[in-house]
Amino acid sequence: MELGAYLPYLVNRVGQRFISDMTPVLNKAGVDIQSWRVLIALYQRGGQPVGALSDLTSINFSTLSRVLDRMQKRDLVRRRRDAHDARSFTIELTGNGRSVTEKILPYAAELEAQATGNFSEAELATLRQLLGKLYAGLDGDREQPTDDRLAG
Amino acid sequence: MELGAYLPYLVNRVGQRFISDMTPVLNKAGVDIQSWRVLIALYQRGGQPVGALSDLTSINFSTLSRVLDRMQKRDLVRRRRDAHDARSFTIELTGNGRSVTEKILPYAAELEAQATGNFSEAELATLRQLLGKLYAGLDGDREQPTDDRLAG
DNA sequence: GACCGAAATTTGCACTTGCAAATAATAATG
DNA sequence: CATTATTATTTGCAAGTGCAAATTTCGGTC
Repeated sequence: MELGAYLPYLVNRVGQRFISDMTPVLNKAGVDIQSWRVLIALYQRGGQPVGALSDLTSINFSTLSRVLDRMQKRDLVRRRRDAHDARSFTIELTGNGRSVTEKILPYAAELEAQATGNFSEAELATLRQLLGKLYAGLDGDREQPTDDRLAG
Repeated sequence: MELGAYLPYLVNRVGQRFISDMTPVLNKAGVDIQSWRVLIALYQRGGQPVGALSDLTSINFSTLSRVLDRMQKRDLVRRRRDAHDARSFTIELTGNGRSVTEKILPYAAELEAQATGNFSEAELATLRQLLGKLYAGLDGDREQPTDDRLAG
């Protein structure tokens, strides 16, 4: 197996680069990377319960709970009790959260445009499609067989 | 901008899924995800100074310094002073590090195979190529190796 | 051959993270 | 209705993380 052909390696590398390129912009807006993920998700998909938001953002749900604490303190989101199930909260953007998101979005779009400047439209579409297909192939709920060969 | 078309979103999602699918295997071997990245990098590319290893693994260099502490304690790697530059260390796998890597590798390969089970060989090659191209398009000023050997 | 800036790595510190247990509300069963 | 299982979210805790400053060594200059 070659390192440069190993998908988790290729994916992690690009993901980290996205983060480090985005960080200065986010810092200026007083937002961290996790909060940014929550902001876009809510901006695009509207209010969500914490669990759904955890799936959407790929942030561990207990981590997310604390990310939401920070965001609430900075007046980016609000927790609203679900009318029909008092265990559940709907997380929604505040006006300030929406406005901060809209300030950052152009930079995010520009970064993506820059990164894909040498891509044709067809290549870009292919990349998106294949990343979607890859995600679908990685079904997280699958039961793993018990195997003790690694213990020790 | 649609969430499902936003590359950092698509990439992060897949990356997190790789991590959570790999975690049980790594736990059984007593290795965390960062150590695993270091293990594969060293296994494939041989001994490296910390800085180069940081570039290879996309792990922040001060974080990496402490990842190496853990790995050294678990007898996975060794720090060897560079003979010609006493500021620098060469990080290399121990025998145990190599053997642990070789135990994990088949599972990593199987996970990748599983995830890409519905991919044709051509699609797989395309995905790898496009991820490489994407990485190249992202701003790498800080990470670009300053190579003075050619400067004369 | 002492001085100065740059490079490789580590460390201080405050904050973030994930697991597992705890809490709180709902649903299902007898 | 109690009782028990189930779901949604939070929290205790121990460990991991990144920034910026510190440390050690190198290379060049005077």
